[in-house]
Amino acid sequence: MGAAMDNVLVRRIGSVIALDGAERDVLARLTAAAEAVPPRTGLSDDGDDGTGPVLVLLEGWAIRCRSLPDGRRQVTDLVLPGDPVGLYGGLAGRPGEGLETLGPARVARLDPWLLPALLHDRPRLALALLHLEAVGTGILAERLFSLGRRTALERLGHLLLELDHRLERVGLAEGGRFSLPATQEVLADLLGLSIVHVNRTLRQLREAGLLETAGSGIVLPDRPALARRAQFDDAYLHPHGLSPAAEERALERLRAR
Amino acid sequence: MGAAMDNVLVRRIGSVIALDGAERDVLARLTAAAEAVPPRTGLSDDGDDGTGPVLVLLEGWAIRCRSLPDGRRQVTDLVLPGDPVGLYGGLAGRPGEGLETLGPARVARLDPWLLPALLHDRPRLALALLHLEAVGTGILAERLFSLGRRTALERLGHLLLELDHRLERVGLAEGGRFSLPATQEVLADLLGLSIVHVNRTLRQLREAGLLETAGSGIVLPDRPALARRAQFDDAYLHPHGLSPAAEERALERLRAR
DNA sequence: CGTCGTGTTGAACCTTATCAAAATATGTGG
DNA sequence: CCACATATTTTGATAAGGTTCAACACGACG
Repeated sequence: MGAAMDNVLVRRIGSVIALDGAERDVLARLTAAAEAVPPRTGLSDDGDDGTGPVLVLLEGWAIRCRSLPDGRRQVTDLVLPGDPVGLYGGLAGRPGEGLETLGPARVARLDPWLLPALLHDRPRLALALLHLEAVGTGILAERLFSLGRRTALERLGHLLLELDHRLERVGLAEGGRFSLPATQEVLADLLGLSIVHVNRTLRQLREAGLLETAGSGIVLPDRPALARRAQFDDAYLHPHGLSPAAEERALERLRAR
Repeated sequence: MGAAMDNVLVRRIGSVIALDGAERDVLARLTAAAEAVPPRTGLSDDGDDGTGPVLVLLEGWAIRCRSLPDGRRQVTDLVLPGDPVGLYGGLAGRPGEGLETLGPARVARLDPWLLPALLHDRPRLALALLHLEAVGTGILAERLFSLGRRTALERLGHLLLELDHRLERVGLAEGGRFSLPATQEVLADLLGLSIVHVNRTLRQLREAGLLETAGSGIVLPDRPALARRAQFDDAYLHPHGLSPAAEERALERLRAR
């Protein structure tokens, strides 16, 4: 059980629903066969039989990105430890979208058809995975908002607060302190800004006393103030959908069949 | 069967997998109880028991959007006829995200727990629905790319071509002609531009001979040229994931349990 | 010790936003 | 069916936020 508690996937899913011992074991076993991945390595184009991989990131960070022939690049998603990637990879491996590690990482490869099987054997876990996927879509939509309607400073502040929340959930951030292993170029491609402007905006945040940096170390000394400045509302990270009552109802329906 | 053929949901899902008669019937029955919705009506905040609605748009257009207290608004998604909305609504009703009809619409309300039940009874339909959801996420990611890295003209051209493709799939566009029942304000909020600039950019497209407009009528006289100008590649709309072979394998696994 | 990736800063430029106002639909009540 | 009010489209002038180009600093690494 100690081992299961240390598993990031267990922590991630455990932040959504309460897990019992058997469920922790299933998750721990799923991610037992982890494999080390070197920095800046692509992970997407190596599906065994064209179905594409389904992965869980256990350590390190990764990005999802698309590029244009003329060099323009957009990072569409940051993948953090404990995040499952491409849950429906086998159903729609998004073409042109690459998955790439930022630093050294550890990854577990899952059966692409895990979800249907899990819905049968462990419906609570399957529902939790669908929940995670829905939260991911919400994060994507919120980033769309940032790129469409927020200023550079708001975008950056919003991102930092989002990361703080997401990392805290898996025990990788505490009191507004965490490590951000991404270059300013990655941040620029994530936020739709130029590298230069990311740099200036970071300085602005520092001068406003809302950010401290030391290498890859990040400190947010006054999160409420930053949230006000960046129009950040964490509601989109904690959807209310999976209430115990609703969950129980869903499971009833499944069993009734 | 004639009735089933006329059903937009049947056409939409039929563009993903080949449907047999029984499956068409199931889909037709699911969307039989349609309800008329007036223009500019919100559809999101009326979940029966907090689980939120799961809808299929049968006629008319709708938008998904989020707003900030200061009035800034971002349209995160355009919902077209045949598109299911909030497939996991019961799992994660994205808070702060409203669904609103543009013109008069017809909508079918579904059981929020349709998906698990369908996975058991009609796994092929369930897989197709998951596929649709994945395509939707791909569209979201592509729009993120637009807002982050494309110019106003590219964004608009890209959107028009995307709509042409999506509408053609359900028989609502032909030869680059379709109806776009959205004001320039909606387009602006969708593309992260100001109304004024949307207007100017539309003029630019018209002057370049890439667009003709007449009221809500849209004509794209030279789609290849527009695609070149807007860096449009339709691959993201036709993911390769659901090959007949992969589908068969998935179904085998489901049955084996 | 030189090279490469990353971070940092300045100055000129440009795309797009904002403000303002007119022209054209669209709708509504009498 | 008209007259009015309202929403939408269109155009001009000005300003801001962000990009681009250029140069330099710094540390890691062979």
